[in-house]
Amino acid sequence: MTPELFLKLLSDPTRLRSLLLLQQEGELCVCELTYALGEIQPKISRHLAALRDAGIVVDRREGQWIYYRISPGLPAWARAILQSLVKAAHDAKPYAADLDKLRKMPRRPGSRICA
Amino acid sequence: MTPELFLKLLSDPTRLRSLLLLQQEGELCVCELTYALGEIQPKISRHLAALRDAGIVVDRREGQWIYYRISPGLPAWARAILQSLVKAAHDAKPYAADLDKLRKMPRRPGSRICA
DNA sequence: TTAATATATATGATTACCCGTATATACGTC
DNA sequence: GACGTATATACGGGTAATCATATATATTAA
Repeated sequence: MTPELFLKLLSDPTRLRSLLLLQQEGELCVCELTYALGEIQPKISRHLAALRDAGIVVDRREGQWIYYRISPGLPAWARAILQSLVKAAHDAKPYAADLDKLRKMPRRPGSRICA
Repeated sequence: MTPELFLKLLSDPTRLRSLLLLQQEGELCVCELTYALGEIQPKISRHLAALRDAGIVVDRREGQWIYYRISPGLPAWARAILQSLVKAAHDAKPYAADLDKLRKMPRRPGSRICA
């Protein structure tokens, strides 16, 4: 994981918003991210695939759902950057609203593992 | 300064390398960055202008040289990210080599203000 | 004022990125 | 097997970012 690749991937709003939710919620499936961000499913899947290919997130299948989480192998400097971004996002749109919307999602799939 | 804009600007290698040098050296003129990165001058100027327009760096004229430094008004979370990146860059190419090359630059213009 | 150096910007071309739609795959249920 | 849900990928098309070259501006020195 190079700084260049990491920042390139963080520079897209959809990927950034997704990562910030994952950083705060631990593990989320595609449909949760789709709902929280208000984007169409192929768009979310495409961006998650890019993050997975780069090793920033890992995925796990559970039944028909696929759960994503921040990769446990992510370097310390990258984790630190995500933490800084969580702070920056705490009272900024659209990040705060994303978290709100996620937590109010009806019929959320069950499993929850918080890092 | 939004996280989105900040990351977008950091996502270009030339801007990232420039910012990491500025973060470590305090203040540099265009010709120093041009030399250290081994890039042509218009390319460096163009990217510095983008960083200045976004408020990430500020510039100052001294004679025929224009010195750039990280903006003193940069939010804490953004400064923290730059610090994390300095750590990541310490033993990674091309960042370590950039710093080396800068410090070995002959006939470097005089003024030095370290933050 | 002419020349030299340092920096900035304009221009056109190329490339890279992101998008929505359509479709494919995988799982669960009947 | 057929159907519904969840997710992934393929395909063009449109937009935005980056580039190198050429040129403009500003400063200093002669």
